[in-house]
Amino acid sequence: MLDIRLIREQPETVREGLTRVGADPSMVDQALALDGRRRELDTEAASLRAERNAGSKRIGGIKDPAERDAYRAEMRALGDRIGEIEKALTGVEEDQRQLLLTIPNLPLPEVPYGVDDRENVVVRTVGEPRTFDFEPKPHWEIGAQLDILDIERGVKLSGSRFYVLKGAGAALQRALIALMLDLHTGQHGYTEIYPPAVVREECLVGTGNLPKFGDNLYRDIEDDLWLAPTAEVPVTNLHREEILDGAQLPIRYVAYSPCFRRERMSAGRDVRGIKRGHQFDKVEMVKLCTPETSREELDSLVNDAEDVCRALAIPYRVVQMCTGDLSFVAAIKFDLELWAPACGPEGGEWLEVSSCACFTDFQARRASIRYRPEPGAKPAFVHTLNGSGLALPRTLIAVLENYQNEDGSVTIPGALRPYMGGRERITRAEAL
RNA sequence: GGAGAGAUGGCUGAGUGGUCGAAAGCGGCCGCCUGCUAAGCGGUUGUAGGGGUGUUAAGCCCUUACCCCGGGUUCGAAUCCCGGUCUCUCCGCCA
Repeated sequence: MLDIRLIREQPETVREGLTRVGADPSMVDQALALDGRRRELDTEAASLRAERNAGSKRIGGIKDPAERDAYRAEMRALGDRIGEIEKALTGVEEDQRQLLLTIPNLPLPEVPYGVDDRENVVVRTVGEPRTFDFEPKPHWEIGAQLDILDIERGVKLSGSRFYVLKGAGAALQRALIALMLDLHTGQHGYTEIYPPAVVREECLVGTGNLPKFGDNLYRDIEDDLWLAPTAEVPVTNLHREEILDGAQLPIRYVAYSPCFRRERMSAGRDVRGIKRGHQFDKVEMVKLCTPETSREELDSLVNDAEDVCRALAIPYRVVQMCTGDLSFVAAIKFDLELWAPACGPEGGEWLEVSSCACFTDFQARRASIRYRPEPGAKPAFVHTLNGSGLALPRTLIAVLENYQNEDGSVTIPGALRPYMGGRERITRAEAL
């Protein structure tokens, strides 16, 4: 949510920002109209209430019964009038809130301009894609032959976009999760969190998934709860409606969690393999920090995520989103993409395994997450950031496809071996 | 699922139609004192909106709202009434 004062005082800046991300700048004018009306009603209601408060205090002092009754009637009429104005005010306030909840965040000035994902900028590419002296197979073939990935039975259980990991496949995913958590907690200073996978509506409003993107979420109508599409939601909301001590910032959390997405908007996309499922696991990093440090915290966040790619020794690249490809909430965003040699339409493909973004105070304002810069100082909104570290299915794809051997076996990356009982390979025999 | 209790400021915890944004204590902050020092004294200390002054600053002034949420009664509600939500305790069930 943008600060209404920013819209009021620098409308042109906001219009420019909205235009840069491809949003409708006239939302600024709608917001200003509502804001003007809101303040008008607020001022009027406040002054009438002041009048009534003063009047009510005097009532006890009036001796003459007739005079007192008349005065009472007067106050009652005043009260009715206040009631009407308050009703109008409540309506305008709600309209304004709803509008503000649908206005996207503004991009940082450094974000390159672009209309859509074709104008994203590759910042750096690390590692050389392996050259194969045989035809590399896509992961769904590798997984089926090793009997570690069962897509058909996943569909039987739960429908399309579900799958089952079996034997060494399940163990490999578990090893990846453990590696990531150990790396981020042990070397990068994150505190591990195990959050609920099911959250209240306010949490999703806080992170910006609602009200605009509810169609990508699973919902339990009976208890009015939602399945979290990412650990970002519960973890960012840990400090919702709190005022943190400035001295405890930055806060860095890392959480492993299942994620649930309807993917209705992606019908027909990425249908083969396990690249895009309704349920997947992810290790997610979340940071809360002061506005002064958020930019450098983003760089270190990206680096922390890259560390996983480096540990796995798989080629990857860092891509900066242009203004047109920022999410609704992000002010600046970098994606990490792992190389997968065989699962794309024409062979090799870069797989998005992490989105690292700074949301400035956009989420913090929605979720009311504040901090006190100094003892006794006024509370201010924190900046929030998050990034995957990493998303499991696609990382699994990259491991299987990059480390496959001609005989159909898969070599286990060195960093994962301690988590798999020292094993070096997954073969058909071992999987069974 | 059954029964009961409760929801007040950063925390603990009073309050009961107006003089209550709310006692007291703790914690925080500022200052003072001090050869009894893991102490003492004094002051101060919630959040948000609007208006005014000010350089669209800091600061200051005025005002309104907020004692879980939403309605109602009343000239006036933290306080009374109704509805809801949440939390806790006990019983049952259960990984």
